[in-house]
Amino acid sequence: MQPVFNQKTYALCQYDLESTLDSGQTFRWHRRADGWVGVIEDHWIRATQKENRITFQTSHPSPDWDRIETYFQIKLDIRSITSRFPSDPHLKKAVKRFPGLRLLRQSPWECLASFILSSSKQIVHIKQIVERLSNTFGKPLIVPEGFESSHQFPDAECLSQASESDLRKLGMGYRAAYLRASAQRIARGEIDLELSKLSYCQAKKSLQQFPGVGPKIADCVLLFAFGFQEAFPIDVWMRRALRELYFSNQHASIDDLQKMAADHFKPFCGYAQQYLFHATRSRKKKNLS
DNA sequence: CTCCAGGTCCAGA
DNA sequence: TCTGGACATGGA
Repeated sequence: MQPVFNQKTYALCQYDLESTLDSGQTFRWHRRADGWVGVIEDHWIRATQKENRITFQTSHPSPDWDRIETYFQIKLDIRSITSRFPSDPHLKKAVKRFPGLRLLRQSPWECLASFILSSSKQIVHIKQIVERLSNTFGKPLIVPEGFESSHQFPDAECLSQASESDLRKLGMGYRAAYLRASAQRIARGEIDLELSKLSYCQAKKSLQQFPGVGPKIADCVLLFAFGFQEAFPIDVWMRRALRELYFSNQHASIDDLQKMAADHFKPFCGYAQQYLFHATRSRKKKNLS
């Protein structure tokens, strides 16, 4: 039986699908044919962009278009944010280069679990591990003919029952214990992910209760799943970039960087971080090739 | 072979 | 409070 196939097209100003899906905030999208294929909760999705028109296709029998619009932040006018960035040559350059870069609004558990797996790993590896994890433990999704099979990201209940050695077989190394323990904390109801009504500080404290979650991963989840604009994740790339661009390569602790960013980039630190991160990483990629 | 990757945790000063 | 090393794995 041929799966039902639904689609919607949006005309959007300044939306760069490629940069958005390939800027290290999500690990579930893959370049396929002339577009991108990925999963949002229980929806298999293909997204294609032609100039300012983006089309989403899904094999889900009754698609939740609201969820899809929220995930992609369709209704956000990005200029309302970039126009309020500080006057800053580095940030301006990044915005000019990637004017349609967006932040997504991902599912909290998938985002948390993925970033627990991200520590000290390259993005390409994280993608591989997340894919293996989904294929091994997630529910299979309906996929149109001609596309490879696809699975939902496994929920916390499911992963809490996986053994550490089964998780390690997927190549996640020492992160297996963190993932399993974090899944158990949720499955037992010890920590929950209803953070949207908390303040940034409260939400961050709550997230850092999960094993394997420190300030950086907490900020990633706060930004990529909840949209807290106070969040400014500082990884090795951002640390180098901030020291070089704003501290003339002088010694500065993570805390110094964090304080500078909070003050300098407010009120949209989160978005500023994403532009700087993507621009820095793209520059490096270009130099390598 | 060596180095490094969207870090966190723990021990020792 | 601050810093160094351990922790796994795979690609460059």
